[in-house]
Amino acid sequence: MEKLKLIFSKIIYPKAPYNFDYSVHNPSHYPTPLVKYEKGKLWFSFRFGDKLLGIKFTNSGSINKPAVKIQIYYNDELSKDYLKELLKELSYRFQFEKDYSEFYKKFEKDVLVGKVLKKFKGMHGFCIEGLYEYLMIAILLQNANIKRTVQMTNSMLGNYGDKINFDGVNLFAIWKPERLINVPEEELRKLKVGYRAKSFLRATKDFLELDEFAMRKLNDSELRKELLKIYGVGPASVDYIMIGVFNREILNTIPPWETKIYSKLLKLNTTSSQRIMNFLDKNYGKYRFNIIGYLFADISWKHKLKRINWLEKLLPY
DNA sequence: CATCAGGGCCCTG
DNA sequence: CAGGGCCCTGAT
Repeated sequence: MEKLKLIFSKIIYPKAPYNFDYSVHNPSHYPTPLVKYEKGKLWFSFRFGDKLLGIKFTNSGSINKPAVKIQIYYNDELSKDYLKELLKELSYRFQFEKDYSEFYKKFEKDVLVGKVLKKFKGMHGFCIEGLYEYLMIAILLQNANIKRTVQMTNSMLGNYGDKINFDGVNLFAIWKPERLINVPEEELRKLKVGYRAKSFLRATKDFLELDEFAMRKLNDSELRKELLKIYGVGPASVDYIMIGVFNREILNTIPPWETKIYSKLLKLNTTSSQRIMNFLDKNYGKYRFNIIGYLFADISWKHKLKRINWLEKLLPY
């Protein structure tokens, strides 16, 4: 295990309103040892430009006067240029600069969602993972329930992940693609990941041919096309990757189990994906993606703090 | 105890 | 485009 020391510290000021906790933690994500969250604090492993860092965020402001202390841990010095690029990348992944004011102004008084928007005002989208990490996670999620996903994740990390220690916390990082590419498929299969063994290897191989940063410049349909070329990425994963890794605000279909949630929250008496979509389109237009995001955040946080009975059957943990 | 649906993707027909 | 196969969990 690598013990990292504090190398750099800086306070940054996200675009207000910014709610720290809602913008760095999503209770609907399955638990992994890649990240640790406590109210007002976030620790995570971060591979950037071939260096594996430990990063800690501390909330140092308020929703209307936001400030985040960023501390970087590493085992060596970091150049000015590297740190500059790193901060830029963190700003991208955590949407520090994103302005949601128009959205709030428009729907704050909405009968159905106004209350939720007020409660979650200042929630920015975020995705800690880069394309490679997210690809691996997408494969871990496919055809599996949470329990199985967690078990597969831990055995993969235990065997190929990198362990770091900083600020008193132990975390893993997803293995480097170059590390996994040479592992025989049979060895992976012993970890009870099933046919995913092949997907990990082929997706890794495909990834090594890609330029994630160039892909950010593609439009939605070009990007989708490129992502679908990656072995193991299909219509379900591609949406999550586009939303997470590439910050695209898309909402094409609603998975069957989620339709049950939204029909309830939006007081609709239908669970038809198409009808819910039409309703969202008509009432919220281009903001329908954000509306769903806020509604989903609301029930996820409620569920985290106090189990919701009717949700228990839908959310597996 | 044994079946078998379900979940997301690839591949074949 | 439809449908079988992959792999395991959990419901029947």
